[in-house]
Amino acid sequence: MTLKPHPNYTRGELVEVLRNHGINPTHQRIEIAYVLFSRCEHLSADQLLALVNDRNSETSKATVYNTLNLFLEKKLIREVIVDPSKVFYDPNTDVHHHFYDIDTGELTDIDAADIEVSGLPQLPEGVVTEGVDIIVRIRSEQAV
Amino acid sequence: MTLKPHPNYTRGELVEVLRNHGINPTHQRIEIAYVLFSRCEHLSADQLLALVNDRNSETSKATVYNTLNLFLEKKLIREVIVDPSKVFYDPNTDVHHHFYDIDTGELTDIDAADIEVSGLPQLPEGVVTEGVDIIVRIRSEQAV
DNA sequence: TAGCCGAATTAGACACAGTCCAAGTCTTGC
DNA sequence: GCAAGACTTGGACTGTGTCTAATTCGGCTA
Repeated sequence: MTLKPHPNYTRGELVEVLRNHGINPTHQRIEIAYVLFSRCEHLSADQLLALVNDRNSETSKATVYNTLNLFLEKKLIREVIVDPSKVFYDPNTDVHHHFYDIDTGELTDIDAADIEVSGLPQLPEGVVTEGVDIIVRIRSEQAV
Repeated sequence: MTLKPHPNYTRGELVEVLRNHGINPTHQRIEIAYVLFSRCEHLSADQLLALVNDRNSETSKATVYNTLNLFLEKKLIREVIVDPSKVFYDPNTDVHHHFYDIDTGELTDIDAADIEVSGLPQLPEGVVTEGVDIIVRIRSEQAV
């Protein structure tokens, strides 16, 4: 079972998914998973921290970072590196790419289904691809 | 005239290129341009700071950051955002892409000449592309 | 050559994302 | 209930990058 972001996960569903990914489902981890998967957005660690504490119990900064890194390691989420000042976390782990609006900082998914990249050179010997990220940087026309 | 990284720029050549890009060629800016363009590498701000001060006069951190941002703005260099903790600066402003080795942090150019991306969705209304970055994340096979 | 003025540079304080650590608190198995 | 391990926590810490106020530089005029 793969987790897809959508508005209303039950606690039970989240617990099951965490378990399936080899993650011990603690209160804080469930809270964080809930916030991540209940909204179809790309969140930064500090946004997440604010949202989690807004909704419920006190969760510390350290735990948020620990948990995000655990989720990353277990491939429950992806990180998106487009902004030099902070990392965004993406609950959608399907292969896909991003529009990044330079002016607003907004990040939008691009479905990878129709995209084809041709002409990539061969990889060096003994090296393996971890992933291909395509970032289309955009800006509002008048804002030049 | 476009600047291409290669080992031995003369001071005069650098001064000319800075002027052509609307940049007042001061000592520090020439030093920084020299270090950037004399090596075919992607450098971070702190690496650059070390190299500049190694070679010659004292240049402050603030000046290095100011100058890099000025060079960026004047399109003399590009920034490459692949590592969450720091930005790399790329003296090659031709359209091209990157291999990023997750294990070593090494960044390698991919010539864009042969690459074609098809199937990108249409841009939203009133929005304009600033650039398309493709990052192929790689790692050494045994290191998994 | 002296003197002026705007531009560039500087040191150091600061902001902020993210990590580390040692102490405390839950869980779980027995 | 208890012990052991796993998880969480606050707060100190690190490193990148920015800001600011003061100084210095460089080019211009006379």
